[in-house]
Amino acid sequence: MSRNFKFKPKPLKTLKYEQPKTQLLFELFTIGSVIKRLPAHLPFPEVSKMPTVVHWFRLDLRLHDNLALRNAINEAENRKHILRPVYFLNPDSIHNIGTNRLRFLIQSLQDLDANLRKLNTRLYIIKDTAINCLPKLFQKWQVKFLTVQVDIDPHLVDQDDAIEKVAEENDIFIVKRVQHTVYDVHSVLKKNNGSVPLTYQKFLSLVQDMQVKETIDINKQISECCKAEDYNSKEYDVPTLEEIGVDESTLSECKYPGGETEGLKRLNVYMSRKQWVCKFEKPNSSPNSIEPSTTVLSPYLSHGCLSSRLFYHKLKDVENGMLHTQPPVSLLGQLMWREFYYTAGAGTENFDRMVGNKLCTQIPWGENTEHLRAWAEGRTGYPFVDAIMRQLKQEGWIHHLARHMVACFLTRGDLWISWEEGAKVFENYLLDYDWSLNAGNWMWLSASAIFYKYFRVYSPVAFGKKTDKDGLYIRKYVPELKKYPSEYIYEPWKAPKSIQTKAGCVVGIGYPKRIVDHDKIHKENMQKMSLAYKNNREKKAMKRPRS
DNA sequence: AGTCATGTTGTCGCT
DNA sequence: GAGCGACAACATGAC
Repeated sequence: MSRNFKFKPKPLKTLKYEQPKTQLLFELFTIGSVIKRLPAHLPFPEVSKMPTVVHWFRLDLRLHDNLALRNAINEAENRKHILRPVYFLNPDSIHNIGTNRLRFLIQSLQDLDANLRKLNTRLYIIKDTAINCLPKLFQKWQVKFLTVQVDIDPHLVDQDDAIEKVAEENDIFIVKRVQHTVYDVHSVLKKNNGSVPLTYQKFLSLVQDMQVKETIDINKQISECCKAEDYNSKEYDVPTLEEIGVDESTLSECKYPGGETEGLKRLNVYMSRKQWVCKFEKPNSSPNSIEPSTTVLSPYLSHGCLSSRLFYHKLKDVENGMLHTQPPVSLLGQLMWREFYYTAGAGTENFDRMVGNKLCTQIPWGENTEHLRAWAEGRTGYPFVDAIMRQLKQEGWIHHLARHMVACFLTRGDLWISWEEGAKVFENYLLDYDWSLNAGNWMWLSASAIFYKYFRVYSPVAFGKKTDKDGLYIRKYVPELKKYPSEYIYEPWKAPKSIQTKAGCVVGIGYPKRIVDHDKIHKENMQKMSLAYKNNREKKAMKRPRS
């Protein structure tokens, strides 16, 4: 697969395109847009009466701060063309999206459709993949203009390349907008001479003096003449969960409903707590509180229900004139971590794999299907690890430090299983799954890249006790242990048989025995890490002999 | 050029 | 009981 891993600025072509003299002209030529002039091609049968402008929604499920969408609206308005905002959802190709995330997605699409209808347009859901269907729609709808957000997930990038090719053959203008991150990651890479900043501090220094664009709003009613004749067709309605093959009765209570409306509401709730925002320090927040100790804005940011730039500006407003914490620990610092990983992901080939990934230390991970399953299903015999994995599976969100705990346990700490396996499980379960953050954080936790102090191993017994001495969190998510005395809640195997019986759960019967002995195995693993690092160093030295 | 301090988020044992 | 160094590190930038 060919991928844009080194910074290669796409040329901004000059066009001979009779633009109406509007704001659009200005918008089209601002930094971050990529516009293609494409050769003419033939018309086709069954075409719509009027030409169409399409906005292709992907990870930008919102109206606010969506410049690509506004470009589409303006173009349709100025030329009196049909406007069709579309989303491609193929029920057959959603296998790596877990049911919780699918629910979040469907809710987000419902909300998006509702918000679009307030503007006198709607969302067209196409129950197919973009690759299969967009070329046909180009002709069926007489598409002349296509707007889309720039995404960096290689799956989407590959899709883009293919679509752009087809568009080329159909004389369609494409406008791509950078609006998923605060900064244009390619500008950051360029500023760093084309290479990836490998430390957070380095990243911060690069973006320090970069301007962050103001956000925009879309709130004008769209003209009646931009409505398609199939405006009321049920064919394009947002499907129900049942229709895409999800049995809703298997899902737990919905703690984090999807959608722009929820995302904005959540943002405003937290931004109104000014003292809390200004005092926020991530490492001091608790991984095992019963209610989240952080904002849980991440699923809204990952789906684009919430604009990262809006979050940025709101945070700046709150911090303005107040004494506040600083990156990396501050709330703004959290947003910058996201930017950091996006930059690394965009600038690194094979970022989501170990082999062929320049940043990633090559480590000879083992295979153990049984252990991997036990970990994923929350039955390792370590109550804290199991509680976290069960919360993840049920609710689709766990605290960042809880992710540290279980990721360390799966990889360098205990099970010695590849971080790629863990990343796949997280991709399935997390509401806030994000391609670059997921791969980046897994490499961090497995001490494969960016973070190197592999001897800092999280103890499945000690770590949780710091913030939850009595194991209330464990009692909630591993209810079979809820009657255990606090003394044994983190290590039930140490409880005398009589106490186990009295608590109604004998280890090995009602709750699994430990699948590994942490005290022993983490020391063995550290030796393996040491060796892997040593081999890595030697390989590097071989590649770059002293001149 | 080489040295040195520094960096989101560990644990244990000793003072 | 808090604070500190040891324990199996590496990239960066200041000097």
